[in-house]
Amino acid sequence: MINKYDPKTIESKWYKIWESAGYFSPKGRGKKADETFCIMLPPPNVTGSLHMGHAFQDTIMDALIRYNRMQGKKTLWQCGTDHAGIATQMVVERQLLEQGIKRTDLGREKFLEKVWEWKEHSSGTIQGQIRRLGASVDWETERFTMDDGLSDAVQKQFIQLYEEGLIYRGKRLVNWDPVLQTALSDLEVENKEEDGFLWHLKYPRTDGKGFVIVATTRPETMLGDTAIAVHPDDERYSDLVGKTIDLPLAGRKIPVIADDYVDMEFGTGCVKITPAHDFNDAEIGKRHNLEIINVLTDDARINDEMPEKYHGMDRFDARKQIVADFEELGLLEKIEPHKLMVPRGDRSHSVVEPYLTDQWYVKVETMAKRALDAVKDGEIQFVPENWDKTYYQWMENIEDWCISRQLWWGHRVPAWYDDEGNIYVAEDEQAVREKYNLSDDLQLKQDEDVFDTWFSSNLWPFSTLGWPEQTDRLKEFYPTQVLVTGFDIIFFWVARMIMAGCKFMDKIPFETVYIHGLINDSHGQKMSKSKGNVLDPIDIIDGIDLESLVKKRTTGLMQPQLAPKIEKATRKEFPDGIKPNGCDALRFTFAAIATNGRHLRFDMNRLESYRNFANKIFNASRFVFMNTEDFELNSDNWKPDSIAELWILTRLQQRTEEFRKHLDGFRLDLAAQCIYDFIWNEYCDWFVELAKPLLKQDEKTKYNVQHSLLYVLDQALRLLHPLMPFITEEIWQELKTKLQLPDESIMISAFPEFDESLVFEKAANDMQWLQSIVLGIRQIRGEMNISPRKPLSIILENASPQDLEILNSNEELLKTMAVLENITVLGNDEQAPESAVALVGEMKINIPMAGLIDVEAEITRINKLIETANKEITRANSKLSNEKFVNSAPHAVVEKEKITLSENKHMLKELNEQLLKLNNI
RNA sequence: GGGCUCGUAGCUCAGGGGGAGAGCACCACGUUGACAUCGUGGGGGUCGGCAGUUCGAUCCUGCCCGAGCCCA
Repeated sequence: MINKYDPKTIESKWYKIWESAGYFSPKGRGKKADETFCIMLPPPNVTGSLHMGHAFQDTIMDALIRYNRMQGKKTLWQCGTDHAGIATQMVVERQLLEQGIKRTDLGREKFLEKVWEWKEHSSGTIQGQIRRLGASVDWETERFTMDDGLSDAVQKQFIQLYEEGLIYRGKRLVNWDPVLQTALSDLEVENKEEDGFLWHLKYPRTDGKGFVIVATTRPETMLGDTAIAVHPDDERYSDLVGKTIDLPLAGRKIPVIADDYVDMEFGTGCVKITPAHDFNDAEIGKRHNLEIINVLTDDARINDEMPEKYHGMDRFDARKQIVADFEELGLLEKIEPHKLMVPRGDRSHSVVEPYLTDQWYVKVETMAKRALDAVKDGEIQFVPENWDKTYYQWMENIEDWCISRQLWWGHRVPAWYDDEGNIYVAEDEQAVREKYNLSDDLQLKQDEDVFDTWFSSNLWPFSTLGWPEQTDRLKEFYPTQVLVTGFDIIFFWVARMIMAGCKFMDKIPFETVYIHGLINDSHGQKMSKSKGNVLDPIDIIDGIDLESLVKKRTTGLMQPQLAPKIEKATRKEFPDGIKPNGCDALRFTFAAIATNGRHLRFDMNRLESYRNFANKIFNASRFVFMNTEDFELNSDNWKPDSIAELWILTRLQQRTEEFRKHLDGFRLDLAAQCIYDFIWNEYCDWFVELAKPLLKQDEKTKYNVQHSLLYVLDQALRLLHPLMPFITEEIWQELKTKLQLPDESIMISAFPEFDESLVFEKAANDMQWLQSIVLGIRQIRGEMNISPRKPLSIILENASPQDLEILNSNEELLKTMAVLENITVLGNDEQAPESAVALVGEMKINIPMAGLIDVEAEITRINKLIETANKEITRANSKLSNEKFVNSAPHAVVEKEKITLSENKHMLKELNEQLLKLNNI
């Protein structure tokens, strides 16, 4: 073992060893060999590299996977990547644009070649990162959503749903992204409140009796108005319904209709209806059989059907022009500032237009019902469970899903059209001709569009296992056990996987959905390139100098003007860059911050404390190995009997039980805290310290303690392994030799189980007593500024026979822990000299003051203790004097109060006596 | 408008009907000894506010204030 903790040295070698030994592929061992455990990695997008959120999520999954694998279950972590249609196409288009090349210059085929090249590059980066994170995924079965098999699955899904009448093609309003020029599903549109205006426009009545005034946030759409609507109960306009209006600029007459959708209170109570450009208006249009007039082109310019003046004008220019024209005609009533909800595409951030196009839709109602029941009936459980309400709310109001996208990168819609527009659906053109009995000379053209990415990733839990083939893997691992994901994709992905699983597999895809929070920076800000606060998990592992970090954060910005601000903030937050922390520290930090909260802050201070933890483990292990060089295993000789050993073994059992409970409940934060406390505050602070004197005792004790040191370390490392795989393996390999352990690697060793036979209640209690004495003495040292190294003499007063018994068998331990040179017991008639005093139960520990202790300081200290005791007495007294409390509180609680009271009374008495003595000096 | 989450020490967060916790930060003392990436001790909180339920509320319920998210 190297003699200084260096994560780089440790972490560089183990992953390769594990991988080549085949530990990542599913193999059961022992009594749980027939049980399977499977997690599907949410496939990262091939848009670049993994960010902190991925690293966090991978840590959680790897912890669960390693924990279950160590239990002997046949464990599969299925990995792979997602083609991420729009996102990836955008990345590649942007790169080409930097060379001055447009997608359309290349043509579909050439462009797709470029995207495939990029895909190879990106998935290579991602694979490297996953390895660096120590994630034990099964590489042998890695998949990509556009692999042949997975593409077959998508086709199968489409064809089956089409044949069952659950997919239809329809001309409907969709969310149209005019920059990307594709349809988007509802989920890909973000509605945000923005500042805008409300334009009040005057439309002349055809009968010449004045005007009606309509208020609109999008004046340019007036060219497509096909009605004016008022509320049927609105008396102001009752004479108008059924008459017509002269629509300005367009030169058309449009009817006035009555519809109770109209809000009488809003604006003038008159609403312009534009069925081609507003979802609500489209509904009204349907009800009243209104004409639908589209005013826009695919790129959101005014189309050629409109008055010539506006042809080709961008929608926002047209808005200005139309307002100006109204003003010129004297038809502009007023303009008011107005806050409105603006829909923007989640990728391009351009304003989305409701736009009339032909698209493919999935009728989701029946599938949604089934998926809803799966959660309501408890077949699938959300953790934390509150998330089921979010799921219900969306599922109960679900709308049909628009699955076609006007992109090139993705699964092409397997539909063909003839010249008359008939639709044929099958795997390929040949299959179409056979299936529909078409003659070879009939011209067929395949649909140009591709599917929404989620229309393939919804199949991920079974397509990766071989579906539509009925493979053994599918039978073995479906349904999977846990899905680990963020709350931001419950609708996009989780809900759709449940629908698809129930539909195509007739079984739920996973039993538990563990929803974790999202990783923010230390100020609680979302990490994003444009904010310049992103951290690369690999930089945290390897470290990065300040200049490189600044460069990384400020290059390739969408808004280069932000660079100076980002640079300044980065230099302030990381004046020395980031030092190498290692993967183990990063993973442990992720585990420790994985609380039930929604927003998790990644804090470098926290990281540092866990790197120190790794260092602590390393050094404690060094101590163990340095002191077990002469150790030769003979299990028959191991009969631990010191209270130190019996205590640590007992604590180990309790911690094991606790740790497992936390992991079983997906509380990685509590699990991390639990093992941290055990290793640092119990094993290192107490057991290793107690072992020091014991190792100097007789050979038998020495052997026992050596064995106990090794055994408890072995068990602790196994507990910790799912969170810190590298350092635990490194140290464990040495333990393996010492303890002659049969397993080749800690990652396939048995996970610790609670063992009743290693629980020693009495020793644990005795140990507590010993600890109280040590702490009492340390307290006096600390407050009296007596050096921790200075050996003290103590005199025990009022010691009971039991006290003396424990004392006799542990005198050396006590002397070492409290740094004592002498322990004497006060006889019955003797008087203790002037002393500082600590109380442990009935027993009084006197530290003679001669030359050591400042009387004034001791008086202050005693007074403080008296104050505390008094407070406790008052509190306990008031409770116990309350009859209702004594009668209705549980017996144990009342007893506890009584004990508290008598203990504190005793303490108070002793302290007062002590105070008296001190005052008399 | 509907749904959800949060408010606990200077900071970040656990906890949970009966003694207020951790890490970091802070103060004091300490370095031949596994570890100064450390050890020992200490200070610090009317658990957002008000009311209710209860023998007892930081915890349960209601209302209010403040922060945030999702849906319409």
